[in-house]
Amino acid sequence: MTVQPEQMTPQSGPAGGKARSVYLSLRGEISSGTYAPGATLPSEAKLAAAHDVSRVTVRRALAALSDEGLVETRGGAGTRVTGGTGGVPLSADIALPHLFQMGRETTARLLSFSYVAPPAPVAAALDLPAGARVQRATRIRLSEGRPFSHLTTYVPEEISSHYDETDLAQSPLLQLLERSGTRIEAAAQSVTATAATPDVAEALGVTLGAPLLSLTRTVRDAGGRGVEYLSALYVPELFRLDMTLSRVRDGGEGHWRPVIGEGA
Amino acid sequence: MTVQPEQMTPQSGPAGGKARSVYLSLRGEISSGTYAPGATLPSEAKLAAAHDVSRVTVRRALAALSDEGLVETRGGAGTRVTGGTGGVPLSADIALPHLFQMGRETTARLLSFSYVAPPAPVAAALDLPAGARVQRATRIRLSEGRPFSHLTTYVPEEISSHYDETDLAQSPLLQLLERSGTRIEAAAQSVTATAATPDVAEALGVTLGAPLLSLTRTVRDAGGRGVEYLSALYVPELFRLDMTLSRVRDGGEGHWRPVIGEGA
DNA sequence: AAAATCTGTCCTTTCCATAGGACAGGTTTT
DNA sequence: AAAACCTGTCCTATGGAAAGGACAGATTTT
Repeated sequence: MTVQPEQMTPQSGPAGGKARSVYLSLRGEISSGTYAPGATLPSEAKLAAAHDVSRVTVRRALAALSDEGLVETRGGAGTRVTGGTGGVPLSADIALPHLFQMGRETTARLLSFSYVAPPAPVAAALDLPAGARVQRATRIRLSEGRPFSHLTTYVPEEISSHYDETDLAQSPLLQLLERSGTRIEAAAQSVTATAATPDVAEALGVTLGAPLLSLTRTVRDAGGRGVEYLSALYVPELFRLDMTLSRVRDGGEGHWRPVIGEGA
Repeated sequence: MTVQPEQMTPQSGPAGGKARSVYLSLRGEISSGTYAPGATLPSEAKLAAAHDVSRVTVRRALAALSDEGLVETRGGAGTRVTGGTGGVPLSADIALPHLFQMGRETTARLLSFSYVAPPAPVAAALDLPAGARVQRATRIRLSEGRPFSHLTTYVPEEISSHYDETDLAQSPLLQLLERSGTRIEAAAQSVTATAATPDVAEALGVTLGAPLLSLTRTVRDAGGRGVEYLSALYVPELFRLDMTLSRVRDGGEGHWRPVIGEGA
């Protein structure tokens, strides 16, 4: 018999209601270090009293945590926090957002590929005239077999004609664009968080409404024309965006300057 | 009678179950531009059929969207997407993450202030010896009266002795540290997403489990010693992290270089 | 004016989350 | 060995979420 590495489901948890409340509360206290690895949680009865819920509800929350491997509960004795928080997430430096050659394998899978009328935000970001069409491709990136990122790219039709579906499944989009003569110059990124919609949740293997790191990027060429609009969603348990800053003293409040080299 | 600006509750929505599914699905299609502002949504019957739920459930989802001001439903006619998505979020450039002088007022409120034993992650990040104590302060930042950020800072006890509780309520922490002689040099940031725990959800006026942008920063002085550990949570509807990048061609895959000046 | 379509409302029924309690059996402490 | 404590399991009862259907009234289209 072969021992399989535990396939952990990130961000499962109860759907809603009090069980979710207790679950989130405990998960927060574990990851913030209030309950250190190895420590024993309060008994189910005490947790029930503390959160003002029934023991059934506490057990649901604990079961969810146990499923994710965050805690280990031994019958008779208490419930203990396991050591590993579940593997170190991929960490992308801000300067190299799409190179993951940190010893870890990432593969891509093309989910959909079509030419459509651009949604309003995309048309606005790329300065597209009314009636223009774009190529839309949705891809999933996997690390160690687990999907950690959901990418949707929009490229104006004229530019996208230099490559096809099979190219896209293999090479990064920017590489394809540069190979076909587009001189990529600048990009504007915006980072936020969003809740997983049903389609994304299914594709990423995540609970409905689970928090995701959201990154939208508009890429422009030397002429200032928009060549790519990217909407990326990352599973936070598996992906971080890192950056190193150095302080600039300028008399007043001071500000930060990003450091270019390797992040960590 | 005075017209009040609509105070919008971000990320309310049904707690769990199918109503939440429909709610998230529609909200995604609205913000992604599939349903443009002014357009009429499919009828409740059609939405029920499309999502394979009952009309009651669809109505729950629509009611939530209507509460947030995303849609407007006129009896007899359909439900239309309203124009304003609800105000432009604060946008912080990565180089100036804590200056929000973009014409908008932000105020702070001190929630808690105490000296505690550092949680394991904090002790590790700041290289604290066992038994060391830190000052922990939790603050809320508000923009236009709405809380948009939840900050918890940890500062080693020796360093924190140069200022007190009232200083903290007024000035940014880094300024206080610099004023007292600490030479701040570098910082490492990590950005992800998290779900709102009960305490944070209440402080920010957000639903339990709502997605939040999470930023953790470790600040070091010239000697490489950790002087501050910051854990910041932002409401995504009210806050974005922006950055401008310029492309560097280096023969191979190419990478990005952050631009220092103003972001947008 | 008539027909089609849509929202607003009310109804009953089913299913699941939760509360609250009881008891067996394992584990730790005394 | 005994006592205290804990988890595992089973029970009943209740409330809310959801399904599914029906009808009134408003709006739009024909």
